[in-house]
Amino acid sequence: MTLRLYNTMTRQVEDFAPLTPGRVSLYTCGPTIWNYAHIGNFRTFLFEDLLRRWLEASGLTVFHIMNLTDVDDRTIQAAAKAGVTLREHVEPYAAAFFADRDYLRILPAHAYPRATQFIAPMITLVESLLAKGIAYRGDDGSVYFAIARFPAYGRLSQLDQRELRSGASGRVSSDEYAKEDARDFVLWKAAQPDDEAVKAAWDAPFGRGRPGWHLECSAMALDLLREKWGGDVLDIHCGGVDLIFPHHEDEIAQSCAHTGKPDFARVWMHAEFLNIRGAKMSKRFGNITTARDLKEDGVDAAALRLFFFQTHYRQRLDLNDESIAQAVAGLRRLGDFAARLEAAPAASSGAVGAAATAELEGAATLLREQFTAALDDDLNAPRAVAALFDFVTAGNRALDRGAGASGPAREAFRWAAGVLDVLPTPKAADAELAAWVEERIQSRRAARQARDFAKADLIRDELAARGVTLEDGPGGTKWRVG
RNA sequence: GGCGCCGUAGCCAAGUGGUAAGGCAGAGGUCUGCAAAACCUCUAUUCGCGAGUUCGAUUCUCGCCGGCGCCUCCA
Repeated sequence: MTLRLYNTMTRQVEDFAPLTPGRVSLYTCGPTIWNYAHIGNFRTFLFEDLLRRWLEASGLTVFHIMNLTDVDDRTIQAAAKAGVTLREHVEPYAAAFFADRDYLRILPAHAYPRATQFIAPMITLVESLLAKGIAYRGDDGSVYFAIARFPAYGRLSQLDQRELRSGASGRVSSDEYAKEDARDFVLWKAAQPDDEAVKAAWDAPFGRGRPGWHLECSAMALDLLREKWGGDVLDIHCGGVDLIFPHHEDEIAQSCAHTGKPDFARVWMHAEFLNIRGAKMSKRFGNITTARDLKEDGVDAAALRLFFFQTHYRQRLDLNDESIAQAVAGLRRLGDFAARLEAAPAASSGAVGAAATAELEGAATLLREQFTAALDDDLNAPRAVAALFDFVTAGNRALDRGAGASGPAREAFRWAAGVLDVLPTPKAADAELAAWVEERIQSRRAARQARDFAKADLIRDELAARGVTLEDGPGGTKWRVG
């Protein structure tokens, strides 16, 4: 079985083979740091995190780039409104993004290029397109990409099969007189007073201005890829489904017109949207939930990862209190088992124990097979999670029968749980609480030994009132919060 | 108007032309002083509705009903 991925370009699941055997260039469109990224943004980033991890788990060397858009209409407007420079406005949100990323256990990309740090390559790209006659300067001083001069335009979003209704989304209101064709998109925007005010304007041979949104991804991806591996075609390019058109379509147009290659990326992957309480999450609707909101609510990031991975990335899903609660409950089962497996003796005793150990190792083999098959199949994380839970059930059964938690069993579970990274976050120790609980447990043990169960139960109720649950086992009494 | 997606048990959610994974919740049982956790058993003769293709459809086709996405700077 080899890795197969759904390619938006062909609308099919295809065998994945990197351009150069053994290594993969992965470009993922990152956040616009004009504000806090919301949990919907992070659904996409989490999908990309899993993709990255699975490529690496498959033995590939991944070069992962994620851009930060630090100059666009929104960042400029927000900075102007606040009366600060673009840089000043954006910096805290960049830091917040990295903090949220770490909370969600998303592996850091190898490069986080920012648009404003790649002005020179962007200017070079625009000049190249002007020289080829594919871009032109409009009456307003901006530079536009002439779609009519790039026949392949629309391949990704299958524009040839669509009848575009300009402005149908209700999000466009600008007059288009400066363009030759209403569908042309801007490469370089002539500087406006607000741009100057927030220091978001740069000199260029074709006029002072600032980059259009799509330009940065082409310039940064091509620049970094050339520097790193001398290439100009990405293996995989990802983003949210909303980026298919126009963002990725325009990236392809710019990049391919410039490089002359038929592809900008060989595989295009897009994550579906996350709804929040039944509605699309958007700052326009004021129903934003950020990662930090969930963190403040005490939601374990592992529960969120589990929640997202229990639905396929190309499937829409809804985040609400119920869905989080279900994920939290599932996470507890995984966490309990993980602790049990780690604590169990490595060796078993007797014939029954040996049989149980063999059973556990058989389950471990099955876990590896099913987990691999699931993720190889277009990153079918729900099936991978199911394989993990199947192992939990089989593992608990085997341990009940005295199995030894042998190396292969532990390693298989650590490996699978590690790829998804869905084991509970260790809770920060509350020494004061722990001391009190331990004292109560000692009192209860004394009461139980005296067979004074009324008193023992009273103590348990007392602990329960503070959220502490007890578990009496052969090795003594264990406790947990929640 | 154009392009496209979805509708599977109380909830979430995989899936396949051959008779329904997994999670949460629930019921009974084992274990336990009682619990908790764990384990066992049970919980959709059925996959929005209707018709068609087929030996056979949840899975393919058509229609309908119901939700929804995109259509120029939203992940």
